[in-house]
Amino acid sequence: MSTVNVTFADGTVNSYASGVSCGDVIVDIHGSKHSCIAARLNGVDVDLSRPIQSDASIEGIDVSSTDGLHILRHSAAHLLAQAVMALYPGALPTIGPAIDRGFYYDFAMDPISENDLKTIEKKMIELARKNLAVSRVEMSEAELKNEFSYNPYKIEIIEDKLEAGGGSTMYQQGDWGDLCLGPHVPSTVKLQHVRLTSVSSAYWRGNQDNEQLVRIYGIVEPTKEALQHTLHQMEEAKKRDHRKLGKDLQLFHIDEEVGQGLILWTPRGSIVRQELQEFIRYHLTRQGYHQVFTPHIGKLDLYRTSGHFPYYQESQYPPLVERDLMKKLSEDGCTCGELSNLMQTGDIDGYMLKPMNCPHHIKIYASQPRSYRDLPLRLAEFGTVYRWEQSGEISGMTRVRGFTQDDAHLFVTEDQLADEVLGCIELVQIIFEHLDMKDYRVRVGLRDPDSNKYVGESSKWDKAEQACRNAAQKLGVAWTEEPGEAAFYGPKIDFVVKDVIGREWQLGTVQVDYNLPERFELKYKGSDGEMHRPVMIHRAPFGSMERFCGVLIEHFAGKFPTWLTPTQCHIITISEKHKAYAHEVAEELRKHDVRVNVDDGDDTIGKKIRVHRALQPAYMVILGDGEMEDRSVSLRARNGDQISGLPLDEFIVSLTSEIEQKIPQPSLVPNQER
RNA sequence: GCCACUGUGGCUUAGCUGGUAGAGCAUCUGAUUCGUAAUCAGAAGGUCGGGGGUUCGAAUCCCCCCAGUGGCUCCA
Repeated sequence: MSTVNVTFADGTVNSYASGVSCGDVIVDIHGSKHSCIAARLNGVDVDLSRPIQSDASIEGIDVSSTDGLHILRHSAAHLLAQAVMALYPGALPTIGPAIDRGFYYDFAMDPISENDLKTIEKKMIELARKNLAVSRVEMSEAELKNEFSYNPYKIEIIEDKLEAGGGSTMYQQGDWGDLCLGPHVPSTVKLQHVRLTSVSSAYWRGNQDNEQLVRIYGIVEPTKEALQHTLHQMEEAKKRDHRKLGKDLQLFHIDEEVGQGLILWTPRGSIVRQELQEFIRYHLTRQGYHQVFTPHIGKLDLYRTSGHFPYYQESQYPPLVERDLMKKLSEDGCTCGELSNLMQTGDIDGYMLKPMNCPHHIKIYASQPRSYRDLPLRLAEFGTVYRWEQSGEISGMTRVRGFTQDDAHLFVTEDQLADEVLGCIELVQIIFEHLDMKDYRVRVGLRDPDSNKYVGESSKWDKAEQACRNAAQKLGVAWTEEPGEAAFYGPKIDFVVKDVIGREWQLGTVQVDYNLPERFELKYKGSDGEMHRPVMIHRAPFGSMERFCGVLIEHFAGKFPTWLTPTQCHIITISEKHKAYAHEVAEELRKHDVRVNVDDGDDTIGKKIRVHRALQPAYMVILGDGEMEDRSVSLRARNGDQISGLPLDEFIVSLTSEIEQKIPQPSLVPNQER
């Protein structure tokens, strides 16, 4: 009998009979109670049942490792398909991958509702408990086609993915087999801790023109405890949702009658926004930006020149047409379609809500002759723009139809480009640091080498792309190059922040643009006496105030740092006797620009604390006999910790300094945790 | 825009298979003046998202709109 030498991760080499399974070898390494669900054989992930025929290296893939969870989730998707097939005989499974938080599977079937998930989940658990072995079957293309002849989707995948003549594998568990490369768990029993979370729809192969499929989402964990933990985390995440907190903390309101995706900033929310704007304005001034203001609308011709109209027509609010023209058109019986045609051809004019600020800023640049001595010219504005997002896409503050960008446009020479890009990036970093935002990544969007949709000379692109890379490099955080992610007019750097639910939001962006200077024929006189074309940089470190505040609410779970807290101190009296002192303290704090709320009502102290806690002030200031006597205050922090007898003067000094320095969380009461 | 689900006073919510709305918190009015997560009593507040239909009768059934949620598609 021949033998094989197997090398373990720690370098040990052991001999086994040829054909020994990976699973047996892993039992040898880790003992029979190991928690591996697959193996890595010569660097390739395989099933535990895979036999070893020649010398190899091996390591176990633990179920709770990233790769292990991925396999577990993928296997759970198969189990889901098996359950659905058992319950809905007419259903056709299509694809079912593992995703970040779980798995899904798409089926061509009649729509089902969330109520049906319980039934399917029960079936899954029932099948899991049957301890069905999951086996890998190698098949030729002809065999696969025969096996899946009932399912045109699988046939399409076979024809698409398989090399002509090459076979693939099927994974069989009980009476259900699925086209798949694997690897998978050895038995369905590993998949008992599963929960189906939602049902929705998706298009076949992600294409809107294709038929809609029923997509079922689920999560799976190796143990009951892990599943409970994950479910608990999902609950916690929901509590942080900015849409819920926005209501609880009275930060913003969206009104049906005002319109979808249009944010009404309430007084408390406006404070957060205002503070952020002041903060950024301060840094902009220091970096040599000029503040400008521009109107919310502009003529259609402006956007014809910029290229935003009619190219982006679907994602804009319809144009505003002058009254007389509107009347005439309606009298002539002009249809909407005809109207739209007339606008496109430029036969009639009107105004548009601005979808972006650049054309307006460009016109400020072009309003006077520029020389190289004027550059870089940096124009900044908190500019409100309007975009017609699809109704199904609108959500809270993070996806809206009207929003204010912390926008700026830099007009620079080729030579200044690299430095200016870097300057923009540094600003973003200052902001993120002050807000204690660490969970973000940087994406450098480059040209797709195979596409010719880009404008501008390739030598300039090379230079600009290099400038973006260099800038990202200097940041010292994780960054990736993403070919094909560039705008058609230039490369860009995006800041992508992760929210508590794990969704990623693009916030800040820095984009290099060769296109608009060309379209608007911008010029400056160089030191050589010749006219040159400037390069533009678009940048918005927060992205939009709406989205940024939305993400920020979740980031802080509504517990803002003191400088951003809408009402920083809530003063609470113990009884009527302390009313006068309470107002005196409030006055004193207001003199130092502290935002104060006084509750001198006749509720009990316990009740008041309960009520005020909901609004998450940085501090509750409790005032009673003791405090009144020695002109002190007692503080209660958000977590319930408290200190008493702090002299009023001392309190004011510490508090104002905490605000001034923008300390990322309240710090006046010891041992606080956020 | 597409699919599924949801929509009851400011907020949270009860209301089974149709008989014409109940509660808690908040609000207001009294009483209470109280040391760190709900003091007591009373009052006011809803044409049940909007419109149409079926029915003797609709918050409950049907249709159309509007809005929200989860996804898909999209995101200059």
